[in-house]
Amino acid sequence: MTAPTLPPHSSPTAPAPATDGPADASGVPLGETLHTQVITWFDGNARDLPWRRADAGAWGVMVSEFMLQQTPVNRVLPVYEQWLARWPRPADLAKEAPGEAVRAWGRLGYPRRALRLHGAAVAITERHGGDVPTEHAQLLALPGIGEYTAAAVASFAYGQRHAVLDTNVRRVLARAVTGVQYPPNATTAAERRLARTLLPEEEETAARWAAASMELGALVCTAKNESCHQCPISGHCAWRLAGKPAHDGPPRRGQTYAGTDRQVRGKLLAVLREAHTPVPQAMLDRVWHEPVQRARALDGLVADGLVEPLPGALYRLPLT
DNA sequence: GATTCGTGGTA
DNA sequence: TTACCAAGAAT
Repeated sequence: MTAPTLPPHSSPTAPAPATDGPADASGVPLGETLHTQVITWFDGNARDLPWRRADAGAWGVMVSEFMLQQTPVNRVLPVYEQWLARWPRPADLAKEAPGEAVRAWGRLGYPRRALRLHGAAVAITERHGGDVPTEHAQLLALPGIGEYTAAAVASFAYGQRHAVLDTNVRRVLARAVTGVQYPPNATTAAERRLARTLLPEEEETAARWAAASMELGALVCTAKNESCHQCPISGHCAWRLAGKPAHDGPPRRGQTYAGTDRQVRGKLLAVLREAHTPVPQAMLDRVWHEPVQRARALDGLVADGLVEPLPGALYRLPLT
């Protein structure tokens, strides 16, 4: 049997709608084939993650999405459980000091997310009666929620039809449809167009497709050491059919860490997370030898609202 | 659009 | 060991 091919990425025009696109050998529209195969695979291979359970609720989905921004699932799991147990509703978190959110964030990294999640909980309590809003635009207006997270919450929590373009889905589409190993560094208009084009018409199917294509990227179509032998769409993956050509163009920016302000900020905040009384500057001075960078990092934390300076050269996590 | 923002696991 | 990577957002 001949493997059906997806529309070439070099096509100057937008791909045809999913239900009206090219057909495979059996005459089934290709988009539907793709959806069916990936969703069927998902039915048998989806991980049992707590935020996917029926009782997670929109708040659980939202908390998980904040934590999963740039942080692996395995590291999120224990912290997620603690957060939901301690703050089962947005209003529970909203009445806490923001510093408590930062402390409970632990070592997930990018602690501004904790501050933004707290801010989002406050906004939800004040503006939405304590319920995570259902509209994409309302979600987008909350602190810490961007294009991806708004679509993810609306899709996963409320079953709506949105193009959910995270790094996993972008990689799956780059390979399966466009025929390249990696997507561009930043999300492009062409990627959004493609994702919208491939979105199933039916709302429930679209939401299922979003979760399934993301899971495929996370478990099978991984950045390195992809497992094409267990991929449900390997038979019509443009990248694989092209012989899996290596990524050309500029290497994707490595993120050096040692010696950066980020590392210093991390060390400073680690001290403050552990302390339950205001910390003297002298104690913070011990985390980094270079005074100029140390001061810059501390100032940055204060400017970001992650640290509250007190009279007498004392510092703590923010109470307000 | 390019940068900045943590942390830890893996090859 | 260095380099890359992990469900992005804000500026």
